[in-house]
Amino acid sequence: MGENGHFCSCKECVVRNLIFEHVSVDELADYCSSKTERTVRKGEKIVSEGDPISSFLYIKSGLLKLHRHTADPSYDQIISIAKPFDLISILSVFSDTKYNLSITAIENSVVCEFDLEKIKNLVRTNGEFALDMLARISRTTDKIIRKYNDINIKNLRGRIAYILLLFADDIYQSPIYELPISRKEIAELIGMSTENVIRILSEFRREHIIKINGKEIEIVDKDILKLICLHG
Amino acid sequence: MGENGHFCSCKECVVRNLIFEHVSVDELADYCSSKTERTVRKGEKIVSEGDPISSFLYIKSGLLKLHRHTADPSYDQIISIAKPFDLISILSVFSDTKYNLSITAIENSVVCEFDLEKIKNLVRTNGEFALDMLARISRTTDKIIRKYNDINIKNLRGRIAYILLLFADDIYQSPIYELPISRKEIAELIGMSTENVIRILSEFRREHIIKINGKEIEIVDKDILKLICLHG
DNA sequence: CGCGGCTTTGATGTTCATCAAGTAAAGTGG
DNA sequence: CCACTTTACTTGATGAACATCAAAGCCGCG
Repeated sequence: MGENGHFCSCKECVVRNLIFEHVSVDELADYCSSKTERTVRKGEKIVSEGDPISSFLYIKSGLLKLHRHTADPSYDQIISIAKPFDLISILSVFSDTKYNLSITAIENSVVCEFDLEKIKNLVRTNGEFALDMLARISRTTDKIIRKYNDINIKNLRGRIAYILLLFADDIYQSPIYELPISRKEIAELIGMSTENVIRILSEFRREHIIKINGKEIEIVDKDILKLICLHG
Repeated sequence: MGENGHFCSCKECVVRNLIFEHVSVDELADYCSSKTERTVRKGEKIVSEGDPISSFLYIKSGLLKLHRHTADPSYDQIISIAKPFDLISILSVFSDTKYNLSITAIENSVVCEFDLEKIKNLVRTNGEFALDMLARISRTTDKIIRKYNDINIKNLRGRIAYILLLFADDIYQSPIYELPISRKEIAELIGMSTENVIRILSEFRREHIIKINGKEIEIVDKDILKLICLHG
């Protein structure tokens, strides 16, 4: 795999600064050698519910969705959207041997894969790393729980405003962006029907709050959107 | 505080088997000495949103609710119910300096309090303990997220069935129990109006699925309740 | 070229929240 | 311990918010 620490791009990889802050260069080299990168295309499923957990994953670039499927009324729920440097398997990896959710790319992405046992070993032997990991899982799940709390008290207009602002502020840091997911998936993310997602997006367009061109969204009046999000 | 390991009831305390599995007796004694117990009465608030986090908490006996308040339309949401030996501060303790939720007793309870720095130190120095903690936080949050996913796809009858079964199976392990929370709080836990909680409980009573006597619930026909829970 | 999935809009109906009003229960102060 | 007040519970009636159904246009893809 090339000379140590060169071909292995860990030293340049931002994740190093995030999770390996307290890991020495020596330790790092060892863990790097167990790392593999995987390029996935939009739509590709990385993890299926029930898959055995054998590695520790994070997303280096792109965008993924974490989702769960129910059979009886066949229905998909999107739990959260993962962006670069999120530790995407963190929800299951320390408590289970099988995934209890699926992970699918919603943009072309690069996913890095570490040997899970090596990560666990790092937790065992490096206390600061362990604390970092605890902080990480805590923030990740708090964000998810907060999403549910936020969404629950909003009406449909408020929910759409919420999601439009989420993409603009949290994910793309831009008022103009290409929606990475379908109207149906927006519905699955914030618990409403696909038709009403479309209807309310059209409402916002007619009210000159946003511009829509297929999947391209431009937020024109952010202040009003924030108001709708808060009060709706 | 009495002789070591005697007055300090850690050795008998079930929590020892849960979180201190990998902690040596020597280590234990040290941590025990930093433990204090607090008795709280039903309705008493243990933690308020915004409180600084200074200790690591678990519930020894009783029942608590974790909840979050929104101001604009003044509204409370119950995130989850904690039962004995749950590490109730685990959601915030490793990622924040302030609580982002409130904790209130819904039954007379005993809460144990550890020095947070000592717990963090244990994470630093004891790898197996760190892994245990990661597993613990992961299971706790997974359960909460799953609750939201379960509830979201159910109609109101399904939600009430869900919550009645939760108390029977998960919390009290008995088909007859005293509801620890009000109708309003049930509404806050599963996202519906208080009136409809009452209405559907009455429906179930009229359909001879349950018996109601004030706060006392008896599940008469569990199979039907399960069906309603699944299909509703 | 035709098929299936995604999007859009309108019409319809159901589910649920809200309002109102009354009863029961539980806390409070004299 | 009793009047008083407040909070919890209950039921019915109403209306609004939302899902569902239906139909048609659009786009990409084999």
